[in-house]
Amino acid sequence: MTGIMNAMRYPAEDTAERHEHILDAASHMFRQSGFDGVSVAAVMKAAGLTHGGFYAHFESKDALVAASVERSLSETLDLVEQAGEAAEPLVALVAEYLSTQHRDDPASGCTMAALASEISRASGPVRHTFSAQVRALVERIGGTFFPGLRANARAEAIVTMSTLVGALLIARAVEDPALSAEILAANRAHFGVGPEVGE
Amino acid sequence: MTGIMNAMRYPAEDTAERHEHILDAASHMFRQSGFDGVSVAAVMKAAGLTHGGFYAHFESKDALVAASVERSLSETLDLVEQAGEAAEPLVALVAEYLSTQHRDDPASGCTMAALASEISRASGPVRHTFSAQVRALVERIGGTFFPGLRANARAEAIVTMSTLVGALLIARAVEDPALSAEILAANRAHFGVGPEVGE
DNA sequence: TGTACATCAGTGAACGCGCGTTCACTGATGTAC
DNA sequence: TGTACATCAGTGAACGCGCGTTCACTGATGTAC
Repeated sequence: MTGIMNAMRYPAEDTAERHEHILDAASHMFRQSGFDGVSVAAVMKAAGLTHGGFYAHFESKDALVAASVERSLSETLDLVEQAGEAAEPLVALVAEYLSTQHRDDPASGCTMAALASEISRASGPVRHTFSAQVRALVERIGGTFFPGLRANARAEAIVTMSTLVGALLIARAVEDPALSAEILAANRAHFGVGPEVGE
Repeated sequence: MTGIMNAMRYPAEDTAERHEHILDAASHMFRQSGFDGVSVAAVMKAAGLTHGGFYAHFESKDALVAASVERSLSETLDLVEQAGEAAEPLVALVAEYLSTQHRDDPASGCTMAALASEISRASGPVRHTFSAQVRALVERIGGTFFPGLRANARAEAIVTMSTLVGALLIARAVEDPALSAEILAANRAHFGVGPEVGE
């Protein structure tokens, strides 16, 4: 806490910027390759630094994981809010979430789909951060996409979220391109979203 | 192929049994802790052997992973067929799949929920095995649970599978017990399944 | 039936490797006077 | 304004550790005669 404040007091303020670069690189790399698949050295190299300096920015790799999860989930929250401004919010969300682009680019995609199973085995702080963000997401989806049915808005939001995450996850894990496309298409259709344009 | 046959020709036939023990231990341990979270030595120890002997049974750790995925997914297929014999097949499946017991015991549960994100980063053989089993699962769910609507049976099966997997995955990753229970309950209700007995 | 030999699953020490983390250092930044 | 000093992010070698895999061996099992 104060450690970070002190660390930033004397040198130029682009220390904070470098901190952001590390976090940004980590949040993308973790989604791409998993927490175990990315070393501290690899993150630092991607941020243009050497690995030894890492501990001036984060207490441990686990602290970086927790911070990354928080950051990438708040990106997902932004994405949801953005879709909420469309004419048909749910259609906009599903069309974007269950797109080939999202499937093929986990690094800048949804954290739940990319890392949920690893998060369930992660440390307390990581799971705590995840929980808080999921709660925020449920409230946001409920309020934005199902404002009509007050009582069931939360439940609908949870089911929708579950379906989207499961669909993307299985579509990614499957090797056969036809089967993967079928999984995306079936789930899109379930929400009344047609096939992708240009396919 | 013939390597295994030769390996079994001379010594007692409980070599095959030990092979099964290794595979069985691995399939449970991988679901519990992930592929990276379980060492070859740990699997062999659980099977009552020392780690050096591993390579008399499998070509590599990756080969063990592929064999484990195949085995644990065919267990899931069995579970689906079992639910298919109930009076209300879909209700039976959902009640069992989205139970606290299944959530709290990934080691003997569904492979998709436990390992899908790791499988999407795994080797060709592992993903190939996974694809084949998912295809079988879709056909089985479609035929067993949605026999009425011929045309949409596959699509319904895929959406149902996606929802179940996503729900279990998020319920496991979340730290807050109340939120986790809410996720299970909302998804159960979506399929017309009431709260668990004894809760 | 009995003895000499071949097979090979299982043992446990050893290998090279990449990991998270530590540490003595350097050098640019900011402070004191 | 100029000089001496303190701070601390960043460097890169080094640490201990666990991993997947290899290998010389052992000893029980089955074969040959």
